[in-house]
Amino acid sequence: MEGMVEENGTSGGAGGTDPLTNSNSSAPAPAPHVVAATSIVQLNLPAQSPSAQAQSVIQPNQQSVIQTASNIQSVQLPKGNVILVSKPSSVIHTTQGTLQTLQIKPEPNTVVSTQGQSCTDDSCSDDESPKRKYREMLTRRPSYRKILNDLGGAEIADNRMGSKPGCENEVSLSTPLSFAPVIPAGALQTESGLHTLAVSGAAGGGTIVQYATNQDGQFYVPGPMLEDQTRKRELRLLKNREAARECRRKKKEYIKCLENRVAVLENQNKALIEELKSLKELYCQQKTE
DNA sequence: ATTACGGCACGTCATTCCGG
DNA sequence: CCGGAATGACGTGCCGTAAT
Repeated sequence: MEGMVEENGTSGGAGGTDPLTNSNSSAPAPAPHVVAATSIVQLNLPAQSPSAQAQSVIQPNQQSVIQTASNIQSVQLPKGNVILVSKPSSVIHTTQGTLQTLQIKPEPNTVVSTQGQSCTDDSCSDDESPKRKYREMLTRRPSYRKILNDLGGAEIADNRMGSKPGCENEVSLSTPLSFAPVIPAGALQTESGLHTLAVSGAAGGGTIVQYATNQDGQFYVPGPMLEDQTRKRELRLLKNREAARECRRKKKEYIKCLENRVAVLENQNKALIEELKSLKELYCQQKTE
């Protein structure tokens, strides 16, 4: 088990203003007062726990996930610790005890604040990257689905870009009808004189494109095939377009939930601090008596 | 009025995930 | 293993706002 997570349903009234809107003037700032099911994410950390890397996502209606990097041991926090994560400038802090070194990556502007320790993305991630490396890092942030389904999180640190087997013969075409002036390496010639070319990518896996060459060696696509391929491509694009829309909608919803939860937890934190203060005062009073 | 800038939504591509 | 769905990244256009 890597990164055990426990959720407490502790909604308790909520209310207050969305703290995120303070730092981001363009935030929509919807009334954040209704937060149906809020939770505190608790990590249970063994006393001798070493430093830990964690990716944390708080799911609105589902079990929240803290994912650890593959080569890092699972972490558990003492009961009572609260993990808060907000979107634009994520925060992790504890209400008691000391949260040991915790790294959040690769989200920008992430801050980890424990009592007495803090760490920004500058200090926590080694950004020695040209653009390419940066992109590779960003590219494989775990998807929402992955976050939900994969509590292990072992692949997070994997660098899988460019290691896909069998890519050498694949040719990317911006449209199925534009061909390279030479027969690509992956093209096979069939008995009928048609070349079959596996085209990678294009929103949803490979496509088989068939074409022929005339006596001059020029490429052409036989009429019915061309229509069929065009139709298939258009259908694929249409579906992907709709999928992208839906995906963005889900993402926005998800982010809103995170923001709401942050607001609630910050209020809760404030209340706890107040409570602590008054208890201290009470203690001091009794001590002087 | 014009320009610069930031935010947002969109379409597309590349890649990964997942069910059959 | 394969095909389709999901999603991250990128480029683009539009719109509102502030500065000139």
